[in-house]
Amino acid sequence: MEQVEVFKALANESRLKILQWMKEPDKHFGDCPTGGARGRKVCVTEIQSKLGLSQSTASQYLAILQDAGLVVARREGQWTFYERNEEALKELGDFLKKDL
Amino acid sequence: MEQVEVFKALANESRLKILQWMKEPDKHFGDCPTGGARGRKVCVTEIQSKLGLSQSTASQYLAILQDAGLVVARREGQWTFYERNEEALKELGDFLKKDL
DNA sequence: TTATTATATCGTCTTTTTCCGATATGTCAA
DNA sequence: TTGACATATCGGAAAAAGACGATATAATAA
Repeated sequence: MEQVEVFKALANESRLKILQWMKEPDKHFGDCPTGGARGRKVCVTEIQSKLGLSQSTASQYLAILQDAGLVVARREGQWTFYERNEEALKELGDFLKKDL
Repeated sequence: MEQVEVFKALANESRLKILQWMKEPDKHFGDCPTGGARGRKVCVTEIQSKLGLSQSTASQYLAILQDAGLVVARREGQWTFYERNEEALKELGDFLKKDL
């Protein structure tokens, strides 16, 4: 992924918030819709609800974050859970330090 | 400066290049137009020429980087020299590591 | 099978960004 | 003071991003 695409994904208040919320899902979201332990995964509806934007926009924003490599998606039954890709975030930090 | 504004400034290929060139001006630009030692400063015309975009666009991009706090400007005779604000770049790295 | 819930995608409209040429301002040299 | 550079700003056209509702697809539950 080109670094500029990563920055484009981050150049939006809502998408920054999503990434920050995903850092500590228990702190920002209620019970996991599956009932089980949440881990760090969050589903689209949870994000949509907290964002206060439409379902389609939430879904698109998550797709943008995914295309940038910043999150990964995993289908689990009727839900798609997203979680942060810590590796990509670390790489961004490295790019910042070394190349920028 | 809000972090999202910094990311917006970085969400552009040309502006990323400018910051990267400014890291080592001697490597990317010719002699300093003042004749003296360059340090890390670069003037608008040098950037415009290397970017291959219009003078107005180069000037605007530098203003955007400046508004984001990523570079500082210093007038020197008929030239405006820009250079990186390493402190701001360090702060961005800190934000990335701590808050994102 | 049908209904319900979750998510993705499509088409559209609005807003922002990109990038330009023209022009204004600032500085120096003749 | 006029001319030549260097830079900044203005106004606009084109492209991209933001955001929505409608609809399509997927999975589950009745």
